[in-house]
Amino acid sequence: MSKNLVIVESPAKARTIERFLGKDYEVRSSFGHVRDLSKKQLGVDIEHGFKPNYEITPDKKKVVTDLKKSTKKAEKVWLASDEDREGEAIAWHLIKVLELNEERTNRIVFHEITQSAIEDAIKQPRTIDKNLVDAQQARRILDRLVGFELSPVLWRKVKPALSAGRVQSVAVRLIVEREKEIKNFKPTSSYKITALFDVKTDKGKGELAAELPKRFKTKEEAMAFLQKCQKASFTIEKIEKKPGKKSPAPPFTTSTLQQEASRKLGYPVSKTMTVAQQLYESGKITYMRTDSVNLSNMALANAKKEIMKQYGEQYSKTRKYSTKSKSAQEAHEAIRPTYLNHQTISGDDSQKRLYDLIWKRTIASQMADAQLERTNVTIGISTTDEKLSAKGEVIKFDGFLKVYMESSDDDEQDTPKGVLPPLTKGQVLDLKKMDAIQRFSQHPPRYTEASLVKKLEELGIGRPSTYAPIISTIQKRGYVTKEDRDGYPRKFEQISLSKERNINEETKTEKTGYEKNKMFPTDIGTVVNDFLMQYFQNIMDYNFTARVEEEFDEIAMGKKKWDEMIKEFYHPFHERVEETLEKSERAKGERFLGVDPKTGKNVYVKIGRYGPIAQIGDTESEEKPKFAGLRKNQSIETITLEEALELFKFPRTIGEYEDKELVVSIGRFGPYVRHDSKFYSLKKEDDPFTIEKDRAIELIEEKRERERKKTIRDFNDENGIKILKGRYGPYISMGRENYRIPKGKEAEKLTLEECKEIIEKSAKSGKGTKTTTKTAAKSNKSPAKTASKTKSTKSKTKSSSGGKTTGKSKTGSKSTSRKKTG
DNA sequence: CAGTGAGCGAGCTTCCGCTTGACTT
Repeated sequence: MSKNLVIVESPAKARTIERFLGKDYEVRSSFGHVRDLSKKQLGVDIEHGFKPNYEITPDKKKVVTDLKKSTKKAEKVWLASDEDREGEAIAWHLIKVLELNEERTNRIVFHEITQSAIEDAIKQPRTIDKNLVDAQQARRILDRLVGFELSPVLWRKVKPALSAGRVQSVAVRLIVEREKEIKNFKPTSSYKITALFDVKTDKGKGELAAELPKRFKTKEEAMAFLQKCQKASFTIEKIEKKPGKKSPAPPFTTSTLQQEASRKLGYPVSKTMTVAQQLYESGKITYMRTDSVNLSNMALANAKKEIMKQYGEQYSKTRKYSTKSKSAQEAHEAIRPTYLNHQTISGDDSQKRLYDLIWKRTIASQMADAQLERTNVTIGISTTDEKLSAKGEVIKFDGFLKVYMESSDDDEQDTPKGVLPPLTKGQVLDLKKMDAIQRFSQHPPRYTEASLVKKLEELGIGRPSTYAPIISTIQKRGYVTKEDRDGYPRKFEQISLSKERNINEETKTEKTGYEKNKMFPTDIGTVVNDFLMQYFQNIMDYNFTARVEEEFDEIAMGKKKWDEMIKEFYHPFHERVEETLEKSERAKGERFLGVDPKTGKNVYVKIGRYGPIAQIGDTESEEKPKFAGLRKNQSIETITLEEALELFKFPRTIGEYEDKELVVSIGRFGPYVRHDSKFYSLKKEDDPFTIEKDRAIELIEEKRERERKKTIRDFNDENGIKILKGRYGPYISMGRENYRIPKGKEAEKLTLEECKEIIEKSAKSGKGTKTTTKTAAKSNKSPAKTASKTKSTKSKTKSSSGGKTTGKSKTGSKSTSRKKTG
């Protein structure tokens, strides 16, 4: 039995630390926070000083019971969560939940996961920093108030089940505003002059590329310049050589790892984090959720050793990086390999590639600068004062570039500067070709997942542990989508001056506007953003988080009381919520497209209850208007009248098969064929406007074949009980519900009776694998359920559900118990 | 997974940050 119980946040960390501490110490983990504001209600008692109502998080119940058992056995409990706001709060919640006695409880923090650092920490126990805890409570409560008061406003004023929050709403704003900038962007064009010269060298022939630093606004000016050059001679006037250097980037943080993995490996943010988690859990890298660029002394020493061994002393340069952001807590190290002498690892391909990236970045950060020599050549033109310029770059010493070079987000790189041929001052050059090419200015780039994370980090919004979830939330809510866009052709002018000094004009075509994995706002995203911008500008302010962070810091320093800070924020905010509910119009993002030539009725597009729709006719008129949902790639902002009218051509009957009609239409999940009240999705290559009977039958038969392959046994039972083959092995299906087969039973040998029994049992226990689809909500016009009016509403819901929950399980209800996981 | 969209109006939805498995069909 251990005398001491140490509690940390992560089980992987617990394993490591246990090795250092020896048998007198048992190390367990809390798996992050164990307690949070009540999930169902507001969880904050506004009338009584914003008193928080904490509950043990459902999936932490077992953790808490286990920890409690361990504390009973231990003489001393050491709370070793991270040394930041959240970590301090975790420790405090643990004291409360585990009912720890202060006298035998110590709060400690590790600055490094090494034997000596841990022993040092044990020697310096302290008590809980309640001010820091209060700063966390203020953060938590503010976020809850904002999220749970703002979201219901959207349910009533835009669409049900939407959400808003301090972080996500600003993330969406960035994307919506960028899209608006792009939409309003008017590209301007100018003419860029490039020249290519033949140069004789010892080895034979070389080339020199040069360009005119200045650009011409018009074709006429460009033409005039080329005409001047027709009879010109070109002479080297100046050769300047300057030394230069490049320095390595600091080691990875969560956000820079996400960016580089996106640029270099093409990983979405979520994949980077999943793979990093795997590497962390198998002990190959340090903790992957960090904003610190700090490396431990041990890591610095090991990096040096590795660099000396592999590349030699001149490549080594020990560098201490410090985190710029003022909220830097240095609770963790940067993300680095645990063992820097392991250049490669075992694992799957993704793990190997991500590890390789981390290893290179870490090692490079401890390597010498690259030494360069930059050459600038000025070329005079005999017929004008304008000068051409050629640039070259030679690496004199590669330094860290031997291992790693950070990528950049810019699509368009400057023309690569290479080695120049040997040149001398006064040398006359032989023109091979000169071009004046029309170039267009670029709109600001759309965000990728990773560049959005970068921007959020710059604004101080979100934390390393939340970057990936933010990206997924705003996509799940339908505010933004990650998409590819095909480019479109664009014409440009080119004037060329040939070796023979003839001028030739051409109009050429290039592809532009191509996008890969970029973030686009949806119609819902735009409408919600505009609504929030109109009524809740303070929350949407890019500096809102920074401002409240300052106040949290004051609370942490004991200069301010947390409840006072919340009070000052809440009352004006709440008033605004009330006012908005009362006075604002429903935000539909409606756009009038024109008049339907067939019926003479007005055609609109707007946000309906289930998303963007087109509408023919007015709601006020006696005759009911007709509605049709927009296609996935269409948007309210860009759809034309003609495209909208096309949508009303469905449903289309295209023939009969097995005496049943074949009907083509477009539903929530895209175009489909309906036959015998079954649905068959159209493939990407099928066009719902033109698809014919034969192809539809093909699709039906394909699906039937798939179904047959999936079926292990079909009892032809009246309830439709079948045994099917799934991704996770065989299972029983009845109607729309699925049931797992208990262990030890063989799927092929199950009888109908046995299946019914399994279904029966599963229904009784209430959990298991039963899944049901909820029928869509019928309307959004629920009575006001926002915090203000809630007193009555809330107490009602409380009592009604309270009666049912006395038995402590919500299983009794046969209703739709849809399990919500991850 | 599935065909809606106004209107009766019950009872749903929602936040951010800290952590992993259990679960999926």
